[in-house]
Amino acid sequence: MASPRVRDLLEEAILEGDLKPGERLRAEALAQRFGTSRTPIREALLQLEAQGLVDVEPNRGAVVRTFDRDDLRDLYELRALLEPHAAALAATRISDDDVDRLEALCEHEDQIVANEAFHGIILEAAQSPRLLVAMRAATGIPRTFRSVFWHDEAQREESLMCHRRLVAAFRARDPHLAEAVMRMHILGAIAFLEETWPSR
Amino acid sequence: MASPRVRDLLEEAILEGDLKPGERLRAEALAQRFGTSRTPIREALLQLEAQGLVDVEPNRGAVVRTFDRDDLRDLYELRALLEPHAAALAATRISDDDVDRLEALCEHEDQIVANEAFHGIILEAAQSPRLLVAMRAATGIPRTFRSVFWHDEAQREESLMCHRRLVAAFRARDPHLAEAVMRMHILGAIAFLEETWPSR
DNA sequence: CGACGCCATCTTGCATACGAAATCACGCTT
DNA sequence: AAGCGTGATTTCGTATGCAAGATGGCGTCG
Repeated sequence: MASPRVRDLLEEAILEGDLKPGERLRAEALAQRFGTSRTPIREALLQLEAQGLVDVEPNRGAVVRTFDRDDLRDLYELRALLEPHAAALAATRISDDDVDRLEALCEHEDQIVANEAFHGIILEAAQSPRLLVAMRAATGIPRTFRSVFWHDEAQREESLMCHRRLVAAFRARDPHLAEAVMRMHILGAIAFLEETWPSR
Repeated sequence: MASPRVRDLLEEAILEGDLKPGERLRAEALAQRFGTSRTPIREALLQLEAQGLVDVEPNRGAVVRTFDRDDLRDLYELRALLEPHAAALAATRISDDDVDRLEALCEHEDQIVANEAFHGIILEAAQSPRLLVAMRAATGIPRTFRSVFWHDEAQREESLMCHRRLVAAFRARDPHLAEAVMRMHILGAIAFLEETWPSR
């Protein structure tokens, strides 16, 4: 049911910042934009609502979710809870091929893309369908907000270091190490967030 | 958008076991059953998919999710991760009124309803929108599966004890205690699950 | 006897139409 | 001039039609 086409297009448009936070999403306009009718748009919006990317109110329409500092904190705290667990599960279940893939991603030039893929592989490797669904609530965030991290050299280095350490932990099939590294990785991001964006 | 009416009806039908796991959900049939058309049904199904209650495959329709032992374990492990965190957050944010409400629920006669309400209040009190969404991935489960717990006297007592202890922790505004009690509460449920349903 | 392929049927996915609710603008009242 | 009420317009929610894809049964072939 519901071919994922429109959903993915809409998601990309929001993540890419093409549709900005706070912007009202009129079904008719989106339908024209994507060359379809309102029906698939409505279905996509409902799915994205479950993902936390849009707010939808009955009889009033959809709006791109706005992100203030508290929202981001909330979101990253959830990640700090879920992803270390995912890493621990993945450590005992990940395939050698996937570890190779993770290692390769450490050398990838586009760090934003590499980072998304990196965390995605780990999540898949955890083989917990419920965890996968739950994490969707913590991944929906326009790239503009994430790109902050990649402008800071020290942050990039720390991130890369964590990723390499994670690869090592996976090779050693060490769930505790993987969990600890991932926790540091996410909590580090929160700390950086608090520093760069103190309390606006 | 999307009046919640049909969605809630459908959810209830699944939770109540009226629509059984594995059962195919044909849009037309459901539309007749609820006295509406296929459109709201489709939208409800997509929302319930995000909640993990139904499986939906493009062009092939929806099916009530089946739950085997591994699924339940996966689901409860996720709860064991999320709910203690929710309890810790709630401890510092919950209102006195809500604590009173929790205490009253401990005396409620219908323990299944009381239990759902109890955990719901705590989740709300945590005031973390993302956590709320994530938890939806861990609550979708027909009541038949839960009712197992309420047939065991010892389990009922332990559960009630945990709930009372949680109330005390909230009164004392003690996040660590609340978190620990909640963790025990959920992990206890997992252990009970493993005992009663060893490895079928 | 079993497997493959073809055709009839069913079900879904999308487009479109129509009634209902909300929004907006304008003029009126105070 | 500010606030309120009313009508026009916009936007949503639901129903329904139609085409594409999936399902299932039957006959044929190996």
